[in-house]
Amino acid sequence: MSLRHAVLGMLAEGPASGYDLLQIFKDSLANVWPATQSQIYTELTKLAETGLIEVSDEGPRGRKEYTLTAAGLAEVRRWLTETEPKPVARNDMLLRVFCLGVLEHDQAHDYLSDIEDRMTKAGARLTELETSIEWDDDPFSIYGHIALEWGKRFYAMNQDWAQWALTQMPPPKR
Amino acid sequence: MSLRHAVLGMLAEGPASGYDLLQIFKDSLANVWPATQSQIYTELTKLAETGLIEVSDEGPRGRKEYTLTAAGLAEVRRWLTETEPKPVARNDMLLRVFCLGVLEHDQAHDYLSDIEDRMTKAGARLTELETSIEWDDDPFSIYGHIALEWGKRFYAMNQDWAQWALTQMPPPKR
DNA sequence: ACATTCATGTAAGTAGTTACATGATTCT
DNA sequence: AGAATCATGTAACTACTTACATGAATGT
Repeated sequence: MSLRHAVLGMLAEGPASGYDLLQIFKDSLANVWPATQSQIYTELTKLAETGLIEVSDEGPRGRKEYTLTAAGLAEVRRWLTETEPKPVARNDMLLRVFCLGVLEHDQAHDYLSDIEDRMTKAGARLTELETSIEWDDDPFSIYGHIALEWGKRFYAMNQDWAQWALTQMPPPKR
Repeated sequence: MSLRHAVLGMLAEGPASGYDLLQIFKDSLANVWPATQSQIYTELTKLAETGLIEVSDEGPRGRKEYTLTAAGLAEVRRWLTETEPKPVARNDMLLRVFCLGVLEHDQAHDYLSDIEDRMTKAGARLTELETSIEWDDDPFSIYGHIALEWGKRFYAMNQDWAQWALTQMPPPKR
């Protein structure tokens, strides 16, 4: 149940409305912890009920700005220091690799070559994103940058691997 | 809904029972597509109802061996060639990196240093696994090996990144 | 005889997705 | 006046997890 902690963690940066959080989840967290609008608003209501956050301001159009309470901050810290990160799992792309044996040689080749292409592009997109952001020297900026670097390395690794994988494919039948 | 395809994909390698599949998911697919016993049996029943697989043999202790039907094989191929792999998402470890600003410098340092350690160990475990398996030259073995190589590279990348991240941390307060 | 492994199934709960529904404010 | 953006909420569904429940066959 890490959406709860994702929301709390973002509110630790400062007060925000559901709509504000939605933008954060769309921009910074899209590749880290995807969340839908419906999920975010539901979670905010629940968090407010349990007292981990509270409505600190109300604006136009029914806007509600939430602030982390002391209990909420303590919970973020507890989560970070006393619980272990769940290992990444569910890799659709890799699952498919396991099944490539059912395809014709050429189709399997296309699949891997497509992956390589996709990863190259995804890496380039991140590099672009990196240059478009003015990086500050506050912690959120620094850790955000560290996370982005992970993405760049991840895509580079995938790209190299896909290229290598093509050289490892079984020879065409017949 | 890729569990469906994971099951179909594994049955494409040959007939298997729910119990057999459970072992495969525990051994080979644990880091690619985790699935519980309850999920697998439920999915097998549904797949049999829709005619993508069928019971091809019954053994002792109520064992039911399932075989992919022609429709099932076609579905695996369609999935592999006509649908796109979903990009990897939900990275608990990275989500936490975004939140490290709420911790004391030393605690954040410990977190990253823990990650480095964990990744080193995970990589070593995979290398061990690799040597413990007798690799064949059939497609499943080859593609399985390609997938395992991904894991090795993934952990190596994470390890390097965590090491680098430690050098990028904001200086300790005061 | 007892433990382990093989073998399946269901129920209840949590998390996540998609779709629906509404309306105020701001900008051009 | 109309479009875009801001802003929230709910309902129905799908996917996944945890726990419960049972029992046959095999190995020691």
